[in-house]
Amino acid sequence: MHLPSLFSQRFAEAIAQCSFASQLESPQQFSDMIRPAANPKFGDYQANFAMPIGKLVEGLNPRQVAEQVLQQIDLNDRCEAPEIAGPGFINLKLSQPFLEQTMQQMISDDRCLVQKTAAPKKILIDYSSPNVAKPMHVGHIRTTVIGYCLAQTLRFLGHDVVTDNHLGDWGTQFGIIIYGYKHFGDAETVAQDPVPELAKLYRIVHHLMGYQKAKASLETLAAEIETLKTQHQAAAAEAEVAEGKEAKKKRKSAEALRRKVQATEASLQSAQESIAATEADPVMSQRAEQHPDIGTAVLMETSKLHAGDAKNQELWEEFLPHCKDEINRVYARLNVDFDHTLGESFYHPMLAGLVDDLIQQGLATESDGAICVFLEQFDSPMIIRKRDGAFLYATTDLATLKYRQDTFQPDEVLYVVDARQGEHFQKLFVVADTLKLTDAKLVHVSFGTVLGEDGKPMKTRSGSLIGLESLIDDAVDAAYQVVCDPDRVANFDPPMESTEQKAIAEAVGVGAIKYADLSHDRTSDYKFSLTKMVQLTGNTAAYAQYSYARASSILRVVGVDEAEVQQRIESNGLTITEPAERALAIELLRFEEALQNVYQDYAPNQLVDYVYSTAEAFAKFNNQCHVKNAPSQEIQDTRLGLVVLTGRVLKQALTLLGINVVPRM
RNA sequence: GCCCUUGUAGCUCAGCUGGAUAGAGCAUUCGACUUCUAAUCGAACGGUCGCAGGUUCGAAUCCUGCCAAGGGUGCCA
Repeated sequence: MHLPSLFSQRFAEAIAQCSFASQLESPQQFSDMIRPAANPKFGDYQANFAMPIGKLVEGLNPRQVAEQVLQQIDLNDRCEAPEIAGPGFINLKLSQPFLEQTMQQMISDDRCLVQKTAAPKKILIDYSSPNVAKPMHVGHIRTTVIGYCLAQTLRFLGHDVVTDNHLGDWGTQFGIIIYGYKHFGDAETVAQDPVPELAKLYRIVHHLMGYQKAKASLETLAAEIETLKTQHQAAAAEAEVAEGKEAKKKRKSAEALRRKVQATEASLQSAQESIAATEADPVMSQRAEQHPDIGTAVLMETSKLHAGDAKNQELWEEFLPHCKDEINRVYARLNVDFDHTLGESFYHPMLAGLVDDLIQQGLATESDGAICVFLEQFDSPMIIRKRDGAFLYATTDLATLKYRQDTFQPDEVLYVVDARQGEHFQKLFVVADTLKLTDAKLVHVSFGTVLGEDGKPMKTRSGSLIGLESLIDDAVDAAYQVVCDPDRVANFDPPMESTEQKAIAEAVGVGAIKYADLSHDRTSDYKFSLTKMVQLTGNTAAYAQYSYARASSILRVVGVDEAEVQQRIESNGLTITEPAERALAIELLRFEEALQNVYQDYAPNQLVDYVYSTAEAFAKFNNQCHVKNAPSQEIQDTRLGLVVLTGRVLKQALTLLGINVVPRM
């Protein structure tokens, strides 16, 4: 049930009856201006259209507009008499009978009164898309968690959702593993325990590449620092003598140069540290000596694979399933899945043909040896084939879009990808449009960076990205410490076994990471704080999960089950008496509103906000309305009904967020 | 240089696309437990919404210009 649109329809009809109706170009724009009340004292919803109409229509002030509309409308079946307030707000308060009847309907509906859309769309969602064969890291959280939540939510709203994990299964990382296998690997060990062994080989080669790169960069970095320092001194001197606005500008560019010097010095230092670390390790140091050209050698292995080299192809086919096992383990832990997993390798055979087509159509041209698509709107072209003949991710993305159009005919394609790739997607969408690759609405559902507590992108002390699995382990450990505090656990009857405790810690720990991520507006960066997110007070996963557990617990204590409560409400209805009951009931009716808001902006934080305010309304209800010792059977049944519905709504909402609930905690 | 994003309470963040007195959580202070789980509830404290203009009945939200932080910017993804 979407209450605002319920009112919008009536207001649209009423506005059409008014004397000024013919002067409104798009009346729906006005009738849609229904919002939840800014303040409970104004009622439950407010209509804000009278002010803009009053401005538009000659000879009528907003209050007169509101009066005219109210004369044409009948809302008696839904709310109390509407009131005009302030400059022309129309305040609406849901009526008690309407609330009671609707709650009665709600308990018989397993979708919590969330209607399936009458116009389902085919929506393809591309999310997660990690590079396999590399450990997943903190950077994969957002796309995975946001993408899964959107998929679940849109599907629940009745849309035809197809999810696809566009794996990076064809890139340099396989060159790395193949090189590692050929030089440091052992067939038997790999066969026995492939996943950790391949990860180890990846780390060794990656490390050596880093070392060689660092060594090669020493001289250029030192030279660069000198140049920058000279430039900085010159700029500073110029700033010294310049005047007025010019001086400010010069100072600014001098400051920029100074920072650049600092940054370059920092990279030099980290290069030196990485070299020192390698050379301190006798095994690594020896390997480094024996593989001086490892960087180009790895690229060779990669291009041999792409060119169809039999041995490398065979190794790729052998390794890929193990790499998939590895990421699937993480997905299982995160409770995330996909309909399709069509990686880059799947599209590889289509790339050459695609590029040739574009050249023939005159859309792509050669420039500096590379094949480019030049676009009016952008300074730099989209490069689809490198000088050396290799293809790029832009090429794959075009091929992927074409395939998706041919295979799924989507109405919308959502790319849940990092904001830094914004320009790439802008270009991709323009090219797709000029090529008429698809008529789907293409959306880059972009998101910000996960920062450490220092406000900088999250890294370990050695500068590498933090592994996703260890992050989950830490969260679960932290959750265990708080949730399974012996003093608390001792109070449960029947006693809580260690398996149950571990299950709770897992749900709360994983939930904490997801909830913290989804609670932020996706476009902004956020600071990742494990201590805060596992905390059990305030706006956290645990608070929401705890609310659900409380709801279950009340039913247990009163000694009824859901079916029993549902049956009582179906035959006797409800009788709402307390303000806290009313507030909770209205909150429960807003579920669909929250879900529509998620879809409108692809914004999961709208659902998190809803979960929190529902849990909050439930906590107040718990505080003020005792169920077991309710003053009468009628009131107890009503409260039991609210408890059942709260449990269902919270469970459903958390499920859509990808968060599990537990019956007690 | 050009382009994009961000700037809201001591800290972490919302703010439903222009509406009423800008809201939460954390932190601090005070109050409520013979409890259907106090992992809770109530109250207080806390703001030049980066700055300056503009648009109008009305701006944190829209437009312009500054300031600050971050990111992107032809052969990585």
